Amino acid sequence: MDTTQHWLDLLQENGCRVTAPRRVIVETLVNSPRALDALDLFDLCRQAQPGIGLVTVYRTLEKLEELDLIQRVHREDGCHIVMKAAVGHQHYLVCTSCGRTTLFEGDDISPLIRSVEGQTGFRVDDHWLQLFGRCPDCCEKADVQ
Amino acid sequence: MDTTQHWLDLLQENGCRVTAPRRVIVETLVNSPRALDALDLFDLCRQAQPGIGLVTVYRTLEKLEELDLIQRVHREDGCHIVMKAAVGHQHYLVCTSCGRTTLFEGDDISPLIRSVEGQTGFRVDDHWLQLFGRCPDCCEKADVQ
DNA sequence: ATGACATTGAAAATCATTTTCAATAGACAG
DNA sequence: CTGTCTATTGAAAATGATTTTCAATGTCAT
Repeated sequence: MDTTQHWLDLLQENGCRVTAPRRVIVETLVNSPRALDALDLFDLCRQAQPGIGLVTVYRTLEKLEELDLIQRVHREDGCHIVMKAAVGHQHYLVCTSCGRTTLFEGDDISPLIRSVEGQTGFRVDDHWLQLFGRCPDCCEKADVQ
Repeated sequence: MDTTQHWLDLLQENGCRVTAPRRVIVETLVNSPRALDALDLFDLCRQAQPGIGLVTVYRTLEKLEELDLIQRVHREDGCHIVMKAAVGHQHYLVCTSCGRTTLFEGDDISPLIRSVEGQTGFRVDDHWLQLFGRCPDCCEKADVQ
């Protein structure tokens, strides 16, 4: 199935119009192997469609975040970058060297959650798990040097 | 042991001077039951020392973050709030209603990490885990209504 | 094709954070 | 305790990211 088209359909179902700039933005996000910030995305989109405005990028990101199609990714210096949203027990694994970001199928951490609920009296309803490291390519480069 | 004094000592050991504004900022952070952003912290500090400047708050936060005494906490809308740093296998548990933030002793997730390394070829060297929910007080309030 | 209205890009406005700067105050040597 | 060196201070200005405003344009249901 075509994820780009799926996202555009979802936008349309939620009262948005499908425009050329949005097509480019969605396609770029869907195909990116790493998390991007607004400016990264803007630069990439400009290659496909030079006239596009940074404002449109911000506005589209806002819509996609509302629909839970994209999600922020955390880094040491903040979390202004976004990526295709994780679903179910998926979580992000981020290469701290090149930024490549992949999703991995994580454990079910509900036993941990139940234990924390018991310890603290909190009622836990969401969690955030992310791993950082070096991707195979960056490991190799580091070993060669 | 007095955590505030410990933090001030660490600042001093790292070439910083211990000043009245810093004392107030450190004390406020150490004693806060919830994560704070720069402005929250500024407002709290002003109650103890009206003349304090927002710039000083930013500068002190920078130093404390360098020394790993404080750490950013993630929320849906970003991660501009900070809290006493987690150590070892500790992680944050954040009340989404009142903001109260506590540390819990988490599982050792190294089995998961090793499994992910096997699946992906990444070399994982850091992780980030956070739980969100409602603290006992906020659960109670919700139940009463 | 038409009309209603969401969307666009440019410019201006806003907001958080950082830099600049002259005055002040902490730490240390004597 | 005094003086010196230099880190730190708060105010103002500068920066950088994000949001708002606005008139023109493009999308889509009819």
